[in-house]
Amino acid sequence: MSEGEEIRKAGLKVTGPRMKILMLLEKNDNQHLRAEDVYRMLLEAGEEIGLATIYRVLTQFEVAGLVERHNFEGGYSVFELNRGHHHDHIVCVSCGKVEEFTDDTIEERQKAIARENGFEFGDHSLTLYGRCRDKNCSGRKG
Amino acid sequence: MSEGEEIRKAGLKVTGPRMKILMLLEKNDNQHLRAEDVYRMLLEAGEEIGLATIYRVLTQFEVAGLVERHNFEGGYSVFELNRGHHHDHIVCVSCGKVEEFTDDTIEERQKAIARENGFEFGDHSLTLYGRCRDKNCSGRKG
DNA sequence: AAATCTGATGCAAAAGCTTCTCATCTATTG
DNA sequence: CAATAGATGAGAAGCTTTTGCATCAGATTT
Repeated sequence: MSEGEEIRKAGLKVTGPRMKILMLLEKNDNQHLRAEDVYRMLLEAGEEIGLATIYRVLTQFEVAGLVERHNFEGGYSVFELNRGHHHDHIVCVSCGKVEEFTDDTIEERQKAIARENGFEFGDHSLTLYGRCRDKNCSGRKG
Repeated sequence: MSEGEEIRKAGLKVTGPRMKILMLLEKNDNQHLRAEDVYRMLLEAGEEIGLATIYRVLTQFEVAGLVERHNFEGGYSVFELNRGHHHDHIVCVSCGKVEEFTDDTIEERQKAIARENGFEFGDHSLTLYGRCRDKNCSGRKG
């Protein structure tokens, strides 16, 4: 399927910048990229694009459900393609490494806790912070 | 017990600004305050203090284990006094309301998940994002 | 296929949060 | 009470993200 359809379905015009961003995210669907990363990677690939456009498009894609935004520690957002299957994250507070996981027991408890606290279960996400044991821990990126 | 001791134990000089900040946090230990909130509240109380000092001191208190910093959605940090008892948070993505909870089942699963992913359990925290049903939801603050 | 219209882009400026610089000041120690 | 090591405040600067605006490009109609 051509990516343009997903963009069109979101009520957005199928433009060059949007296609480039979506394709880049598809090529890196195992990573969590910052707007700045997307910008740099596209520039390095020889594409011409403005950083403001990246921010605008990523937000539009988020609203459209095409991508997910996460605000881990660090004061910036990271984005990943919405691959349909729900998952949570465990983030290393030292080096920023991100691992994904799902846990049925926790999913159940989440529903109960949300209900008990008067929260609507649906648009939810869970992030666990810890410290990884990687020998090269202390850098950054995920 | 005088609060000064806690500050001294942390290897910091017991100064006016530090006392003021710590006492303010103690008076508002049911809230999650931003640096800006602490600043405004102290100014309104007639105290003279600089915003840079608030940021510095809060970070020092965090390192010393006196306060906890949380990076919920929104792109800024909130702080609360470390009251000793561990708890997690559920945050409304619409209005920013924050509720605290603890769940033994989830605590157990956290340990297992951290272990399975090669993360050290210890310095950890868990944040659940949802949407609350408050009738006056859509404002901000927590 | 040209004209038209609506929306998208890029740049630069600006906003919001946080950190840094540095001169001055103050808590602690001898 | 002098000396010293550390703390403070004000403003500048840094970093991420948003916004204003003139230009440009899809989409639609003729």
